[in-house]
Amino acid sequence: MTDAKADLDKPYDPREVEERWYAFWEKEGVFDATDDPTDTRAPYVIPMPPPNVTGSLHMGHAMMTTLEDVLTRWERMRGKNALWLPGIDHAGIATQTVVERQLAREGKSRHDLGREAFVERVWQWKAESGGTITKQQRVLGASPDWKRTKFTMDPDLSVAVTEAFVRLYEAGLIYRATRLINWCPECRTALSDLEVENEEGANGELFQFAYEVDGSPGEHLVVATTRPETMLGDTAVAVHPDDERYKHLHGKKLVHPFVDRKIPIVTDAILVDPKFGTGAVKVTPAHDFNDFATGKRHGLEEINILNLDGTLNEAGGPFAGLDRKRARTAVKKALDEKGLARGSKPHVLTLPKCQRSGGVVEPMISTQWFCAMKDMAAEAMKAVHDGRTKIVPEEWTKTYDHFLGNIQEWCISRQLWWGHSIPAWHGPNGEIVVARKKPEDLGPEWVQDPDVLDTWFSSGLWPFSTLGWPNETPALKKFYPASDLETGYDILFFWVARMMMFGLYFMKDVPFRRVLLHGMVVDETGDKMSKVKGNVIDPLDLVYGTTFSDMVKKTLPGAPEQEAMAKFKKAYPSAAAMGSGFPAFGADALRFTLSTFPPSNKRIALAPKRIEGYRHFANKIWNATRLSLGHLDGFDAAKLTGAPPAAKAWFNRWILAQLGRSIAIANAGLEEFRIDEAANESYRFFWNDFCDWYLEITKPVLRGESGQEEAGETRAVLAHVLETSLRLLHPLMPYITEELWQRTPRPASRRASIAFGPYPRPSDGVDDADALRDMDIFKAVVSAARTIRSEHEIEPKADVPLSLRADGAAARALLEARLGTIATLVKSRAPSVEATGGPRLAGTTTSIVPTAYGSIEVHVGLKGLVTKAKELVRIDREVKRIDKDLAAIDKKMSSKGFLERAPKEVIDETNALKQQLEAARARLEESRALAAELDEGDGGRGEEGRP
RNA sequence: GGGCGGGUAGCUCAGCGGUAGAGCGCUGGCCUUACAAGCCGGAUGUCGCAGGUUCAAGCCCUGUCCCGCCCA
Repeated sequence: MTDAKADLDKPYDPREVEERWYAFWEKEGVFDATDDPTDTRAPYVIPMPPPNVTGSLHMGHAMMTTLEDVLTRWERMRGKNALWLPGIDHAGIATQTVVERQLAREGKSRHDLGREAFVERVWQWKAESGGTITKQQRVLGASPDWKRTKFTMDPDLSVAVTEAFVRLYEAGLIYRATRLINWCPECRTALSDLEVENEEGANGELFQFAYEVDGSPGEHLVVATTRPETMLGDTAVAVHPDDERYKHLHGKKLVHPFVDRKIPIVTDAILVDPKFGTGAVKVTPAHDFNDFATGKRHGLEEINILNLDGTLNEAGGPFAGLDRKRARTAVKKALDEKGLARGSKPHVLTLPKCQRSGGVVEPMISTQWFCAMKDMAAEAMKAVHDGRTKIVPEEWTKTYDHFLGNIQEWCISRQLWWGHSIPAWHGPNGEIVVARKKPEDLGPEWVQDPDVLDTWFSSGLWPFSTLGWPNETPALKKFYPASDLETGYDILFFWVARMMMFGLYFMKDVPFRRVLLHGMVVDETGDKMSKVKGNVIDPLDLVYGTTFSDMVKKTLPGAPEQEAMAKFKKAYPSAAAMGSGFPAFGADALRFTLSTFPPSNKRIALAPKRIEGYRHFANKIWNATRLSLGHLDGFDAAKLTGAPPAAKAWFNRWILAQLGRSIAIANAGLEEFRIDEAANESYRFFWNDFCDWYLEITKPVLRGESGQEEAGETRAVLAHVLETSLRLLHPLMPYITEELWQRTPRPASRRASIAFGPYPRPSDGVDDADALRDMDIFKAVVSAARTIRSEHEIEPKADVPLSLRADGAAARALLEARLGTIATLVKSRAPSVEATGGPRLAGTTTSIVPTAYGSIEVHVGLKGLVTKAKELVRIDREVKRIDKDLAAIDKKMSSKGFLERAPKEVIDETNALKQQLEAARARLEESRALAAELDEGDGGRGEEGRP
């Protein structure tokens, strides 16, 4: 350790430091978990939510990566066999779309290539540009066991998917059925309920038209609809059975104006709200969920009018071939021409949209594969209720229950080419065989089902398929169930619930002990980040820095820069004040920032200014370490054992006590997924306790001003506290702590990287409540004196007379012991400690510090340093403040019942406080008189000015 | 329509039964050889509104108004 300080640049540069350590960690095997059955360490497992193969890192990923890495590093340092299992999701629709778009640029479609070649092409794309996220996660310092990275389309995972499908089929839980499903005409595939997003508040119109009553020309029944084109599939009109207006029509039929069909009038009390519209409802069983149910009740015909691409099919009669939008216009026009249109009015409706393409989803009758969920859902609910899995924060349990309690059958087939094939073969006569592979006795006329499975089907198997299931591997034995599953609350249904169901079904045990849910990262004003809003921030731009000009080109490509800039700055007011761009905040600062929000916040508003603050913190750590290492130059690390060094000096006792307390708080926070509490306490400890007080107090000590013995003790304590602090911060800020720790004296037992730990335990400090209490008193006295200095605008370099007075001998002894330090921090050449009650000389101002030992009076001689007017202003302000507090106390004490019913300690506290305040007030009043003499003998600040 | 959050200092957020906190911003003073990305001070809140429970209420209960999200 030869002059380590000289190696450290004065300002901290995250770019320079952060690029240095990742390869080191990988080389040292820091991230590796072992499935060796003889390893006795307790495992800690988090399956990483696999990001989409098409994705690139966004703030949500950064959040997830940070929180999971903090937990993993912490548990690893605590000595667990930590496995953070990384992976990538094949993301069926998204990936297929990406590659199709690529083909389109070459003027081709996937059909030109054919299925096999297309899938080949997707694999090729994946090899070239898939999974960029994993590289970006490395930048953030993520420490998963990369060697175990899984891709949901890997052959072994495909085996798991097939196995799961076959077992569920054999159990009768997967079946094929013809149902009304959600169809996305743009993606040309079926969707599950969850993949449909209902967009509320869309502006549409309610269009009315008339059907002519069969057999009575000129008589009409008027219906209303927001989707006029669906009338081509109408097979009934329903009215409320009790609606007097239509009673005469019961049992009659209507004439369809465009196709050769008679439509029955049915009565239905469930579908029809007589007060809405005309009270007559057109029924289109093949294209509306409510109508479908109505059709079943009345045995109505289901007529599909749509092709898979959303154009009208031959059932659309004269409108066949038109797309939905054109058909709508055309139908309205045609109705108008026939004199059947009855006008329209604006109407706010909810539009079902495809989560992926954003296209309007059409309910359509279709034959698909379904998975029965009810029983599995009940099991999954039970597992949370009986505590086998704990959801954190607990409030989400209700949402989880509500979803599982109302769960619908899951449509699992998708009409895509990219995904897991369905292990079913269709025979020439409509027979179906489901098997792990095509049975040999099936001839070539048997063809495999062309559909693939919903991506979430494979994701649902993730906690065990990644460990080798269905094989009984050592990894599966060791790492299932996982400890924690950490993710954004937005995929509680999509993913978490499904893993719970599948885990319980296939593994007969919950997939994880805890579900940890974090909120959504939004912009500084609370809006969701989105391309249209131009408020997306790329986490790497925060890490590496960027100009706003460059950044805005990415967020709103194609838009005029000014406009994009305006949007961006509106979304991030604190960035707008930062000039022309972000500096490189570094991964550590970004991680720390994300760690300081309670994960339970539903919305996590990212303020760039806050990240800047934590970059400053990194700089603080850097410089405090520089200073410390300077003090420790030549220090013999062999003196360090890891245990807190014996300490006699009050400041050493205090910092060790405070260290222990802070460590306890940090661990408690990490324990219960309150990473913010761990982060805030570590920050507070390092900056406010260690830097602001300890390092300042020990400067003269380490210069040897109080003897070699105390200097030696202090160096040992400093070394211990520094090394421990770095370990305390490591899970949150892995890079800077590694960089500095490598230069810090440390016990011989430590391993090659700080990442191996151990994580600090409270016993790395010392349980010493007296030391903490006494420090509070010391700080209060110093602050009181400093405040007087500052308020009177005393020259910073000027020396002031200082007298500390206390009643008790204990208080005086405490002050005596610290007098040298007080002298330095307050800048008082020869302070004194005295009993209270002595005469107070002219030109003195006083502050009263209430303490556990009784009040301590802090007298600062001001004669010649300050004016009478200023002192009187100060006294007035103080008195006012005290009077306010006294009034509150009086009110409390005079309120009926307080003395009888409040606990004794509360009453005692209140009494003591009241006495102290009254004493302080009396002192201030005295000072008023003394202040009268302040202006006399101007300039002279000799002995006569001292108290 | 049902459910879940949130409304605390100018801003972003802690606190959830005993005299209102942090960071940033604001402000006064310091380039004190670790750090000006810093140091020492200071100001700032009828804790959304209205009731209630309690000796005592941002904190518990009821109602109410806004904002957000989820489900139907």
